[in-house]
Amino acid sequence: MSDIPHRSSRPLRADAEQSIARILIAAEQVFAADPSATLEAVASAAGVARATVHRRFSSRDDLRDALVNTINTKLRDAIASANTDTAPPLVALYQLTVATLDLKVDWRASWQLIDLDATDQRGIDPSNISHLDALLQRSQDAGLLRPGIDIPWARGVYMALIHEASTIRSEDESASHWANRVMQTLLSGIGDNEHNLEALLAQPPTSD
Amino acid sequence: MSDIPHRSSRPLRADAEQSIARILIAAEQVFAADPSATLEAVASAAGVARATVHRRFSSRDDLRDALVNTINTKLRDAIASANTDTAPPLVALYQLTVATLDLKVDWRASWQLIDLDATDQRGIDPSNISHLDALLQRSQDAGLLRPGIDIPWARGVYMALIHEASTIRSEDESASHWANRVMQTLLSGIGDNEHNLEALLAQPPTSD
DNA sequence: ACTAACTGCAACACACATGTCGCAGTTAAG
DNA sequence: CTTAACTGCGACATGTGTGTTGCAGTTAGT
Repeated sequence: MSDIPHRSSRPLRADAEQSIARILIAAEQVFAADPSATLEAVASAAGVARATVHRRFSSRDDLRDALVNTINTKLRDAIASANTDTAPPLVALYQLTVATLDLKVDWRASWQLIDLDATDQRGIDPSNISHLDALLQRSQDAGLLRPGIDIPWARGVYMALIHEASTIRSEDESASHWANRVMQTLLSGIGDNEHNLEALLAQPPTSD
Repeated sequence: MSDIPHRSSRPLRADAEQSIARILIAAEQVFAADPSATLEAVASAAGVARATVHRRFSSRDDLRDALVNTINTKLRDAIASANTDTAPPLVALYQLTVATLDLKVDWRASWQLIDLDATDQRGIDPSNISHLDALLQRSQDAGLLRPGIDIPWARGVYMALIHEASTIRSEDESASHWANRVMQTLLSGIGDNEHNLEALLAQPPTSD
């Protein structure tokens, strides 16, 4: 996939495997600061020579793909450990939110790579999307989501909220706190449930 | 600001002004297809020589700034014509949503330029942000927004929803339809108001 | 019509990231 | 210990975007 010598031929030597890991982590950090950073910068951050980067990842795009792949793998794990298709919808959704929130802060830059081609349908693994959709559908069937809402919109809103939360969230704040906020907003919005139309349509103090 | 001859010295000739407009529009369209597109591509799309682009915008970054500036100007107009500080909060918010939704589809690429440095605080004009915040605050005072919600979060959610809607929305669909959807989701979320905890925590059909 | 301004064209210098290679030294694996 | 594999280093070729300049031709403004 991402690295040049085909895995099928022979397992990589231990230090080579470590180099790959170091490069990926370094790339994440460097690209977080500057998405158009040089591979030279990535190499030095990883503590390897630039040539080594090219040995492990044939091109810049190849490295990019590897980063996206990392996200999808971690996301898959998060989905799996949230038991999205066995646990009660509400708890599964909550678990997934917490995990994704953490994933977002640790791999900001790589995630941005995904968001950019979000319109292209490329980026996020379709399998991950369908798992999420299945969970949302199950949530709707269980009465958690309003019947009229269509799943793609629900998914979009959910991911948008997570994105927003991870953007605002400072690193020392707990993920669960923000997960609560996301869930609350997702399900109930930020409006007051007992709308008082008289007040809402009243003129503001300045004009009255 | 954006163009090389200082405006203060003498007004630009009519065709020069037109060139600037053509270039900005072309840049928007070209960058929408490929954010890292060449200035050559922008020039040909605008029907001018590449040198002319450099005459009007000293550097690539300068062009970028001009695009961001365009957005902020149009956003300012949208805020003004929505009467964000005189109209009832609900209608002002709705008006603003419709306008922004259209702005988002016509200037996708330029808006993305803003989103990228969203973390840097640069990008969106602080003045526009404070006007929006004021509207949200007024909405909260009027009882439209739940009392506990803090404004930055409200703003973030609002903009995230608009972004999501503009991403999904196909060009032929009406802005008002999506504005309704955004407002609905913003205020009430996508959850069922009458949560049935028994059902939500029930095991899924597969395990029962 | 006259003039200043703007444009197209074409060439140039420049910087810089990218990708490739070979060699010598080091490291992990059996 | 022996060997195959991996690394660092340095050099090279290459492509490509960028920004600049000069000149001749065209256009808008008065």
